[in-house]
This record gives sequence, C-alpha cells and structure tokens, in this order.
Amino acid sequence: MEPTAELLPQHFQINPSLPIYEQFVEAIRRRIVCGAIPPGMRLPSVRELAAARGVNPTTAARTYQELERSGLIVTYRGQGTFVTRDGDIITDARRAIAVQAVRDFFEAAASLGLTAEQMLNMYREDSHDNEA
Amino acid sequence: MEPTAELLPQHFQINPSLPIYEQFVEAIRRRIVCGAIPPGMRLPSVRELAAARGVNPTTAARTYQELERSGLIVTYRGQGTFVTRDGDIITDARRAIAVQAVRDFFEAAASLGLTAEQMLNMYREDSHDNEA
Amino acid sequence: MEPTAELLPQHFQINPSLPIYEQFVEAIRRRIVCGAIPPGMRLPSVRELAAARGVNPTTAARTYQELERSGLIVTYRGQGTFVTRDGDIITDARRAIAVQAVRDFFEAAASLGLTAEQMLNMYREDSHDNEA
Amino acid sequence: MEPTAELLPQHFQINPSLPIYEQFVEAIRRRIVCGAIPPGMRLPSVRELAAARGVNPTTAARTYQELERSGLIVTYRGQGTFVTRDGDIITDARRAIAVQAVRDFFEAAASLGLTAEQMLNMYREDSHDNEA
DNA sequence: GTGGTCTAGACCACT
DNA sequence: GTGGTCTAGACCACC
Repeated sequence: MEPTAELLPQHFQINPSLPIYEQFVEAIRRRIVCGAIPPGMRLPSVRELAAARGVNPTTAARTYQELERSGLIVTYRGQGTFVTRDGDIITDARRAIAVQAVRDFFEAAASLGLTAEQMLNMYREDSHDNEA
Repeated sequence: MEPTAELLPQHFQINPSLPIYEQFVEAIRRRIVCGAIPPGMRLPSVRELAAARGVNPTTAARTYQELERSGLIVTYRGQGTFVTRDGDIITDARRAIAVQAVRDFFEAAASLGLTAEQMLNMYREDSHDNEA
Repeated sequence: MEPTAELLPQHFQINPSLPIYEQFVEAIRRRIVCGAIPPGMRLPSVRELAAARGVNPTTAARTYQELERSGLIVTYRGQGTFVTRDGDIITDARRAIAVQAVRDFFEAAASLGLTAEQMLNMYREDSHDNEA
Repeated sequence: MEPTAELLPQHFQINPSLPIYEQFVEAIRRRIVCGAIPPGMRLPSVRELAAARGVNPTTAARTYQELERSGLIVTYRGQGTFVTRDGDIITDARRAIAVQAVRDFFEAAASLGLTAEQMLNMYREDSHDNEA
C-alpha cells in the first residue's frame, strides 16, 4: 500500500460551532492547491481520516464527496482516493480562491467607505497597539 | 414620531441559505460604522423593519437584539431603538471589521503559499480575462 | 409654596434597559429611609419630576403611585405629595431593605457553595487585582 | 447516549413574572460554577429540558444559547451541548458572581447609610423576631 | 405606540 | 438523534 498524504496540518483545530466537513473541505482544498499534497497522491481512507480526527465516518465521507464534486480528488473503487492529476483543475481552484479573497477584501473596504490603503493602515495600527 | 434611518441599502437582497437575522445584523452594522446611520438616529421599529423586508417581526427583533448586545444600538423601553451615541463603540467596531478583513486576506494568501502581491495579480488577470 | 426635596441624587443615571419607574421608586425609597428626604417633606409634582429628569409624565406618576402603595409617601389632593410622617413605616422599610440585602447575599453564597467569608475574600482579591 | 447532568435542582420553581430563560440561565450558571455540573459533562438536549420543565423547546434553546455566549457551555453540532472544559472560564464566572454579590451588598448598605455590620445586626434581629 | 417573551409547529443542516 | 432558524400569533410591560 502506497503512503498516504498528511491530509491536514497537525495543529488543525476543529471549531465545533461550524460544520466540520466544511472546515475539512476548505483546509484540504488549500493543502492541494498550494501543492502540499501533490497530484496523484493517495489520500487516507474515510475510516482513517475519521479515526485520526475523532469524527464520525459520515463526516469524513461527506468531506471527500464535496472535494470529489469539485474535481480536486478522484476515487477509484477498491483502490482508494487520490488527488487529481489534472493540473488545470488545481490551477483553476487556486485562482478561484485567490480571486474570491481579493474580492471579499475589496467588498469589505467598500462597505466601510474605506480604501484598501486605509484598511491596511488600520490593521498596522492595531497590530502595533497589541504589541506595545 | 421622529424620522427613522434608511436601514438597509435598497438593493439589499436576502440570501435564503444564510440566517436572515445574521445578514441583517451584518448589513446594519456596516451602515452604522461607515456613518450612513449617524449616532443617536432612531431605527425603524421592529414591526416596520419586518414589514419592509417581508420577514417575521421576531426575526427583526432578533436582529436588533444582536446589535444591542454588541453595543452599537440602544433600546429605550417603549420608545424604540437608536444608534449609540458612544463614538468609541462605533470606532472600535469599524476597526474590528477592517482588521478582520485584512487578517482574512493575509490568511488566505498564506494558505495558498502566495504573497498578497501575487494574489492581487491573479485577481487582475482574472478581471482582465472576463472583460475580454 | 414650600420648598421641595432634591428627590434624586444629581448624578443619578437612568438605565434605559430597565423600567424607569422602578429605578425611580428604588432610588427615592432609599433616599427616604436613609433620612435624606425627611418625614413630612414635600416632593416635587409629577410634572416637575418628569421635566427635571426628561421622562414621560406618566412614568413620574407611576413612580409616585408605587411609593404611595407602600405608604412611604402620601398625596393630599390639591396640596401635593409628602413623605409620610409615620416613623414606623419608614423604619419597617429600612429594615426590609436591609434584611433582603443580607438574605440575597447569603443566598448567592450558598448557591456558589461558598461561605460569606470566602465571598469577601474573592471580592478583596478582585479589587486588589484591578488596582494593581 | 452518554448520561446527562441533573441540570436544575429538583425544587426549582419557575417564577412566572420573570423571563423563564433568564431564570434557567441563572440557575444553570450557578450549578456549573459551583461544580455541581462538572466540566465536559453533557447537558440534556433542548427537547429533554423543555419536556422536563414543561416549556417550549425554543425557550430551552434560548437558555443554552445565552449560556453558550458566555462560554460556559459549548455546542457540538449534531451531538449536543456540554459544559466547557476551560477551567478559567468557569473560575472567572464564579468570581464574577461572588464579586457582584458583595458589591450589591455594600451598595445596599451605603444607600441606607449603614455599615455592613449594622445590616447584619438588623438581619439577626429580624430573624430572631420571626422565630419568637 | 414601543420592544420582550412565550407558545406552537414547521423545516433544515449536521453528526 | 442534535441544535438552529423561521413563521404565526398571542400576551405583556413600558412609555
């Protein structure tokens, strides 16, 4: 049996007040698109993931279902689940996350009537205050 | 009866897949911290808000309760609800939103292994593609 | 017209989230039982109280009604409202407030499984922390 | 299903003139901070609490929501609600209740122009009278 | 008029 | 099973 990926960072903490499967999907998606889990790598089984993180197996299964829907992972029946080897899918996903993050940032600025520049200044002031 | 604030932007659309009261809270919070609804201004009554947006009065009431808990609005028994006159609370809320937005942005970049600069470039390319 | 009592301490602040008339009743009751407003003293009229504190006259009226029910004040039609001259009523009210306060304190201690002594220690530690 | 805590004292009586959910919150908070319900213990489900006390499930839910906001309990989606395992939160809550009780007591004494000692004497006299 | 609370019952997402 | 939300409609206290 081939080695499987370290799916989630070891320090990964579940926030019980949000859907667990969503937190898993989001974290794994980012691990894939940033290259931490390379194309073709085998993922742990649903049962392994569930046991490793102490969650219900159905929660782990749903995590993989969502990732499979987006095409980032592929399941070969009887063999296991693997990161897609289709580079375009990964690139597109990376771009989508980046674009959405920028869009959210600009939207927040606009709703406050601030420029991105002013937002960053507030952030720096705040960080500075908390250090001091 | 004193005039009341135009609470939400006219184009405001309810997203049925998220809690209504949370969407209201978030939108009103931003209207207050950006100054669109000034300190001391009276807000429409619970029943007015409910009627204007076609939701149940208890949903509107919950919206105001949440905002009151954060201190941005104050309820005067039997008279109505008003934006706080405490400028510090408003300033703090504005700062908190801005700081969180910047933090989210940086965190997204880090999780993708990108710099903020690279994120912005992806955004610009994407916008350019969609225009073309 | 005889002078009227300074009904409430000048620094008295209305908490809008509690019934105003209750806050007035409680504050005036204590002013009477501690002797700050002596027996027989004339109280300001309902309208004066309402104007002085910026509240609805019906709120001021209800304040007096409640105090009259307890016997601490008496209204002579056409002449005004006065603190009772019946010393027993005042003494009883003072005792009732004191007894209730002690009872509340002991009850709080019991519900925490603490002795009064331990409660006071926590209080002193806390005050000390906040000074330091 | 794991056992759940005996949430409220058996003799607990609802006072119909105060909000039910507030009475529940206050009583449960004290059960937690005095250790009667230990950290990590599962609480009865919203529906169980509602049935046991004859109130609407939404009233029970509101009780838990309030306690969760203060951090004393934590909700695990789909699994139930549990007392926090964060000892600091519990300790802080206990201290806050104790400090507030002492403060209320001193404030009552001050408003009557009495010392704490005199208050206690009045209480003892009163108890003695009622026994006799 | 105002907001606050409670009930009843439905629907939903998550585990 | 769990809690979360929404609706509908009632009642109440306060101003």
